[in-house]
Amino acid sequence: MSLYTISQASAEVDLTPYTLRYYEKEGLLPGVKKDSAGRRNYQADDIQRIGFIKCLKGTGMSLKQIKEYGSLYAQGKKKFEERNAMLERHKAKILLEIKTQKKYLKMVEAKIQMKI
Amino acid sequence: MSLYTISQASAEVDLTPYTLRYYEKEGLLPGVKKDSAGRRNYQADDIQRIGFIKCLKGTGMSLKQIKEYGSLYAQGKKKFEERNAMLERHKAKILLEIKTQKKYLKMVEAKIQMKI
DNA sequence: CCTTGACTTAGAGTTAGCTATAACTGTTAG
DNA sequence: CTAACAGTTATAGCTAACTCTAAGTCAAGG
Repeated sequence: MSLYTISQASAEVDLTPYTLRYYEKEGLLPGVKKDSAGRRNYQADDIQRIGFIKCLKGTGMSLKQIKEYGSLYAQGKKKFEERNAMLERHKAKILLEIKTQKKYLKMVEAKIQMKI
Repeated sequence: MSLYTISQASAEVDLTPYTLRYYEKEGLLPGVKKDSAGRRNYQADDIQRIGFIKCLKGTGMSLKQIKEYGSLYAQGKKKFEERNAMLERHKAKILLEIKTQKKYLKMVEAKIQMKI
């Protein structure tokens, strides 16, 4: 399927229709097509974009920054460097976060081991 | 040093005095001693507890759940099973989170590799 | 034709977790 | 003695990210 209503897209990406409209209103997801009655028609490409938004958000990027990233993306290759630098910084942040999570995991395991 | 004023404790655990008072008010940190003038005197043990609160919070546990955990902890060994089960569930959650972060890391790396 | 149901919009309400303000009190340096 | 300072309380305000409501539109089935 290459066209999705909002409820189909919602099921596909596991976000509520409220959230999808909210993301669009906030400018995270520009250019979603609408049918003659004004209803959203999500395309495969939109589903991909939402997938990446979820990735960025799930790794702690704020909606504001995600919007900025999207804006750089929309400006094509003239903003390539800037956009990639942003992703590189974000990658470093994810690596640090994984490290922190591992440290915390050890702390929890130690607490479990205590048996007191 | 085994006694800390709120600002010293704040510096030690990297949380603002506002946050420390807030945690106490919310019942996450019961039993902090006060001097004759009513000022908080954090002890080494309190600093440890705050450290573990940060661990739980940093791995996505809500303040409400952290409070519950603390309450089980305060009830001693009669609640040991329940408390440990809670930590085991949380450990599973952290493991899953690390897995997810690694998946997202790969997605970001792939996007960087694209060079488009 | 009429109802049903999924959609639309604008805007209000909610929750978590702080963060700041106001008014006050006790300690300490000059 | 007093001014500055670090603390106190109660309560208000803030931000992010939704989440819901109200009022309305449109297409399809009976």
